[in-house]
Order: sequence, then structure tokens, then C-alpha cells
Amino acid sequence: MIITKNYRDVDCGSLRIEDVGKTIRLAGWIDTIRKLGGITFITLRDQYGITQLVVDESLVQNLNKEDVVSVLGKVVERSSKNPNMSTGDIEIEVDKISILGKCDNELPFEIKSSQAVNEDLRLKYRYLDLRAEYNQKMLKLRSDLMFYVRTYFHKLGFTEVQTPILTASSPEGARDFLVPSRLNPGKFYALPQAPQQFKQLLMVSGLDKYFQIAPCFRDEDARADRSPTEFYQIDMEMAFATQEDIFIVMEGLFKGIFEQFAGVNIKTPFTRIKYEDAIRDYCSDKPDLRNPLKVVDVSEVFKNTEFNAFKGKTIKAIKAHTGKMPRSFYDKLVSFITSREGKGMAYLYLEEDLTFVGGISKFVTEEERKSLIKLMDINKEDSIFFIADEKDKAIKLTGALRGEIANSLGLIDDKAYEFCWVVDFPFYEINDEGQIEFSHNPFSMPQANIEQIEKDPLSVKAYQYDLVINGYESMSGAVRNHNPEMMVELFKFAGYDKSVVESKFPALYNAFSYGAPPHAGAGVGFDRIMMLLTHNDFIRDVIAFPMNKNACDPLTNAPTAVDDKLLKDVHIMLRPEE
RNA sequence: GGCCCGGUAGCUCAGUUGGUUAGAGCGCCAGCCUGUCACGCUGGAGGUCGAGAGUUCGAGCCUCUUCCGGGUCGCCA
Repeated sequence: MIITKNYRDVDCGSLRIEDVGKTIRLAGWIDTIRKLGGITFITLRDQYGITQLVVDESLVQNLNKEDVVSVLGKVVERSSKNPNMSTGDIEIEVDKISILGKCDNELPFEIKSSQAVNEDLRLKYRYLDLRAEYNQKMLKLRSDLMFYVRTYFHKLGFTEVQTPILTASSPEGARDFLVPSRLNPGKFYALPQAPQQFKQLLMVSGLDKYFQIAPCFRDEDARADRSPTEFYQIDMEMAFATQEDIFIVMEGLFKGIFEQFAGVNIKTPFTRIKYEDAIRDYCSDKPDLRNPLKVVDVSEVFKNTEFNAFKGKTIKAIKAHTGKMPRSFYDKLVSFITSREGKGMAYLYLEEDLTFVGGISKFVTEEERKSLIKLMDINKEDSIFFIADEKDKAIKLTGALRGEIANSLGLIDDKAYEFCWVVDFPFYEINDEGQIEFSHNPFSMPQANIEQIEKDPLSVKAYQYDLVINGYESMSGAVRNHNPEMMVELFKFAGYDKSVVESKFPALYNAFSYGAPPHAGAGVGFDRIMMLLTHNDFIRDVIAFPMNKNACDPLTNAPTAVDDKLLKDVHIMLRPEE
């Protein structure tokens, strides 16, 4: 490691007992000042650590916490050592203190405990927030992770390519961020949602293996685990590759990352779950496999029910060993469901004598009771939770309920990592208007030929895969369709004619008719990996300068209004809000 | 855009049924203190209770409007 030496000889984390006797200079921020009458202890902090200074009363006038200072002194052995500090065996007897940068203002919050502070204030003073030890570690981890990823792909012979930031708006996917063109009045660039088309063009260009740690931009609303504006993606693509080739490369990457940075053993190959099985067993296409609960469809059991809420509905059930629980336990789950616009949640509890009590027990016939116990393998002191609704909604609500039940029963080991591939996504789906549309993206390769697709489009799967870690979709990819004629046919089933393909994706469509290799690839959410490694549920906590929920940056005040002249340059006139 | 939660000292929060001068911990300032390491002890300063309107003899507390922040659904790979 290099350390600059104009203001200091060593950093604040490296002095040890064997340095005793040296005269030395240190520089850093004043972390704490503890005055004990004639003697004062100061801790000096930099990125690398903390060193204690012993200072005479005469030298500490005018010193504040967070002043940046350079000190000259002698390393001495402490009379009372601190085993919790790496530099705890020694301290510096200070002869001279020079102030390099004064901290005149009272701090808006205490740096050590900034994690507890209102996020908006932390973001406004992000440079102070970042001084905290946990944030210094986060920045270092991000850097080390980036380096690890680059090294991994370089070792495998991948080539990193920078693709454009100002590009064309694409009609699929999320809302684009637009940039007006000064030289082309009335026209706009779009920031890329992902380098998707460019990396496929690189395959046509003859690049065998591409990767990039790419900024991606999507103008959609934020979530705790979703950045509202921009995020980084580990983007990769390989020519002459199949789904299996991608899995081998990416399993190696994830195994390496989690073994190196989380210190856990990762077994490969990862579990694979078909999309339809994930929906059946977990009511989710991104199942958290740390959660042991499974879903059972019990619509058949209740096909003759007299219970109004169940009549004619898709009924999903989850069994969990709860023991006797107070009414409030179930009420909380019911309100969890109703807050998601579910009609409710029914439940039953199985007593020692295997009779149902509570909830909807009086509506359950003897025949239904027996079928349920058999079908769901229910034992005494289990609860069963039911969601009854239209099919899609029942699946959505049950998926969420499965997580909520596990959380409230403490069934999830928050230090564990569970990986699974979700594969065989459907190529098409049917929308609310009864029309066939692409379910994922139209450029993935179907697992069928055109004749088969024509017979039953909705049954066709795509070579489309996600990697799910602890319920987070952490990677998504596909084998791409590199055959332009087939692509035109596939668009036809979704109601688009050839001209749509040609006009919406001109570069890709044209390129594919100049000799395109079969290719496949993936994109990994870099920030999501950071969240998983740090066991953090908030994406803004793993980004150096994040924006808030409303896509504003309290530090720079972005976005800002601009001078009329600048607007004129780019041919823009603002329309007043209603 | 919908729903839920929050906004009281620099920070984190408490504040009862609407009732006297709105409190605590941390931080800050001052004094004491020579082995602390979240130092300790004593004292002090510090408030437009997010904003506006209403109800009331009286509002931090009730009602309405509005602004700001967070979570979530919609949206989003």
C-alpha cells in the first residue's frame, strides 16, 4: 500500500508495540477528545484505523471533534492497554499539533451513530455520514467486489467494452430517462436501461466473450431494495454459448464472491427450479429457499364448499407449525393481506385430537378435514392459512403471505445464503384483454420450433433464466434468438408485423442478417449483491451517493430547475403542471 | 397515482382524558478531574411542537387542508 508522506509518516491503523520509541507524524480526523484534568486523550482517525494520542493541556485549546490535524510525537507503550484496538498497545506522546482543516460547525449528527439518523439528513451531509466506520467498510467492499469481478472475467478471457450512455429510446421495459439533443431539435437520447442491444451487437461483431460493469438507468419508482434512478449491472454475453455454459461461468462467479467476501461455503451446481414449479410450490418466481414453507393448492378439496369466500375461487394453503397462537397473530396476517388489497386470509388450527378450531373451522366438513390432513400432511398444533381469490391474485398474495408467516415465526436464518436457478420461463403469456404477449423479453430463444409454437404458443418455454438468492432476483439472462426470420414469426404471434421489428430494433434486426453467432448472456444486479453480502435490506446503504425515494439528491439538490437559456439551447419549452 | 407510518431541542425520542413554565438521553458550552478509551462529576444554553386554517375559555394532543420523509401496492428484470 502507498501512503503519502508530506503530512504523516504512517497511517492511523498501523503502529504496533515494536514501533515504541520512534518519533513519528500522524494525520487524520479528531475522533474523540477526553479531558482528564492535566492530561487529555485524543483519538485520531483515518480510513485505516484509530490511534490514541496523549496530549498536554496546553496543546488542546481550540481543538474540536472532526478537525483535521497533523501531529508530531513519540510512540510509547501504554500503561493501560486497549485490547479492542489494533493500535491499542501504544499511544503517541504529542509534541506538536498542526491544524490542517478546521471543523468550525457543530455537527448535524454524531458520526459514530449516523446509522440511526433520519436518512434525508444523512444524505444531505453524506460526506460526514461516509466518515463512519461501517460506511468506510462498505466503500472498500464495493471496490474490492468490483475488482474481484473484473479479475474473474479477465481470467476467463472476457473483454470489457464500454457501451454508450447516450443512446436510443427502446420501446420495451421500463420508462426511459431522456436527454434532449441540441444539434437535433425535437429529438432525444435515452439513457440505457441495460446494454442489451449493444452487447448482442458485439457478438455479431465477433467478440467471443464480453463483460462490463455497466451503469443502467430506469425512471421508475424506488423501493427499499431498488434504486430509483441508476444502478450497476455486471453484464456479460458469450458467443457460441448455451444456457449450461452461462450457468457454469456464473456459478463460478457467485461461488467465488460469496466464499471470498461472505466467508461461507457455496455448493455448485445450484438448485434448479422450473418456473411453473416455483409458482406451484412457492407462489413466486423468486422463491426464498431459506423459507421452509410450501404452498399447496387446495381448490379441489373445497370444490363443493358452502363457504362463500371459497366458492369458485383458486384456493392456496400454507401449513406451518405454530403451536397455540393468540388471535392477534392471525389478525396481523389478515391485515397484511388486506393491506395488499386481498379480501382476507382464512385459517385453521389443528388441536391435539386432530380437530380444527378457530378461524373458519365451522365451515369445514368432515370430508374436507380428512382430505386436508392427508393432502397437506398436517399434524397437531399446525396452523393452515388460506388465500382464496382469482388465480393470479391468489398466487401473488400467497407468495407474499409465505414470507410474512415465516418472518413472524422466525423461520428464516438471516445469515444463510440459498441460491437457485429459476428456469423455463414461459415465452408468451395472456394479458387481461386476452391477447398473447411476450412474457419476458422478445429476444430470448424459445424452446420449440415455429410449428410447435403455432399449435400452442402459451405452452412454449423460453431459454430464459433468473438466479435467485434469498428471494432476491440477483441475475437474469437468456439464450438470445439470433435468427431474424424466426424473430419476425415470433412477433407475429404477439400481434406485431415485420415492420415493427424492423423499426423498433433496426440495428439488431439488420445485424442478425449479416451472420450472427448463437449467443447467450446475463446481467447481475451489483448493488443487490452488495446488499446480500452486508445483510442489508436497504439498497441506499450500499451506494456511495444515493438518491432518496423521490429520486432527489439532498446533497446536490438534483434535480434542479435550469436557466431558460439552457432550455432554449435544447429546444425545450416547459408545460405548466395542472 | 392508491394505502400505511412518521415529522416535538443539533441528533434519537417520550409527552396521559385537550389544562400551570413542553421533558429525557446523547451532542454543545462552562467548571472540576493525570490513565481514559461510549471517561466521570457539577452547572448552563438550546423549542415557530413541519406549515396553514378550524373547533374550544384553552390545542404538541381533536378536525380539515397542505408540505416533507420512509415503507408498500401499482410500476419495474
